[in-house]
Amino acid sequence: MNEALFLRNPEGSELGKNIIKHSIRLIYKTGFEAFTFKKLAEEIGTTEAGIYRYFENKHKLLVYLTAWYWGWLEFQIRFQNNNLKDPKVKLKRIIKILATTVEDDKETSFVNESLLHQIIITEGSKAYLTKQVGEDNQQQFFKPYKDLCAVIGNIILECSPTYKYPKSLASTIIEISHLQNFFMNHLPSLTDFGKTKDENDIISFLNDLVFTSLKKS
Amino acid sequence: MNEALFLRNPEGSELGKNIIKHSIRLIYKTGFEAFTFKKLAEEIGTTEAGIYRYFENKHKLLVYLTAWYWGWLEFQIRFQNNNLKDPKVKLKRIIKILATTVEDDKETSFVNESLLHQIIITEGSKAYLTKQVGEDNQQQFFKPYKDLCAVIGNIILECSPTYKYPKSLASTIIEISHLQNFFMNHLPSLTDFGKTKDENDIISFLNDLVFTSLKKS
DNA sequence: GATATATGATAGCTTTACTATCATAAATAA
DNA sequence: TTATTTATGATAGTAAAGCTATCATATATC
Repeated sequence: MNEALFLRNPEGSELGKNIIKHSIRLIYKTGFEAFTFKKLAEEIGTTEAGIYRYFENKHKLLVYLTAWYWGWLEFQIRFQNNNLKDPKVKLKRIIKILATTVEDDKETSFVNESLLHQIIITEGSKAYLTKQVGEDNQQQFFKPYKDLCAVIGNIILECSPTYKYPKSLASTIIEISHLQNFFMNHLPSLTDFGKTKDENDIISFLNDLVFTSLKKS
Repeated sequence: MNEALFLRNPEGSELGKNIIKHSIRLIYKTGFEAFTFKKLAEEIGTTEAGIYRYFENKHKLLVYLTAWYWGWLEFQIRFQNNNLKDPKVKLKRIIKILATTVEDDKETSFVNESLLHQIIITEGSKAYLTKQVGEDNQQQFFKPYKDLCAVIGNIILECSPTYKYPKSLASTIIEISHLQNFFMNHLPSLTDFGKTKDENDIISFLNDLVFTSLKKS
């Protein structure tokens, strides 16, 4: 994890892990705009100043959470694609992983991946849709996201070596899987899944979009 | 324009038009997070309380600006597609309009559409990625966006009457045209256009994505 | 036993977000 | 024309958000 994202490593202490754990619950509950370090401190039973010893501000905390998520997801993808040879099967599985509600991973007691996944859907893009995106990017804050994109882009190229837009298609798959999920649940008329509210429909849509594009080229 | 978005109609007075005009400049300059009614008041030469007579808070103002933009864009699309028959040509032109930097429309002196377009790219999704999206949606705040989506969805169906995901593809085209633009300029490794930084590449990518999908079905 | 380190407790400061009141100028209605 | 509504300006004030600083204490480490 990028050291510039925190002042003190939250994984290295009980208080730190509590900050991560409860920030996920609280951001999920209140949304990022209404989330404050004061409320978080009250929930944990510590003080505002205590939180500030770990994170400079709530933006850095959000970037930390998104970076953690993308790192974890890349690991999941590598793990689940471990023994697969066919790049098309791999890509299909990636789409499924991206578009499916995550189950809580008991390995990491202080992170509820299921809630974190929901946060990424609603708040994830706010980590980079800012005026400081340039500086944040220079400090490599978005490296886990870029790495995941590169992994997916390379599998796209394996599927179709002549396809001209592997990176853009990779970032599109990631973003659209989340956006269609958000629309399906909150602005259903922007999707074709408003009636069913079924994640499998999003998977079908993405598979159709991706594999017709790759078949052609 | 939805009356519930404002307390007093900004189009009906000089001060109101100044609020729109300068809020676009200021949000463009500082980003939405750092934008405050106090700074806006100073820029206009009025008082904070003066702004609050028009807009309840900055979230409502952002939603107003996005609604204005989508309404304006739908008009542009209808106008530019006016005499066209072939739905494929129409869809192609829509993609071009969505992905191309807007020129300032001299008809509307108090709105700089070019700056507004940039704001929509960076801040547009923050209008709906909130906890209050349900209530805002009930009040029809996102109707212009949905209407535009429906227009595009119908043209998609004209192109390919059996295609199963016209609405999702429509919202995907809109969102991806903006997102790829943002990535191209700020996180270029997430795209295949980092070197050229050319909007025409985004248009090519979207055309490829859309028309291979529609050709197949 | 001395010392470094993490946390808790408290205080305080600036800015943001908003509300209220009163005076005045301009538009409109009687 | 005068009366009155209406929009704006000027000023004040409050609660919460977003920090920073200081000191005491408990705990680990040397």
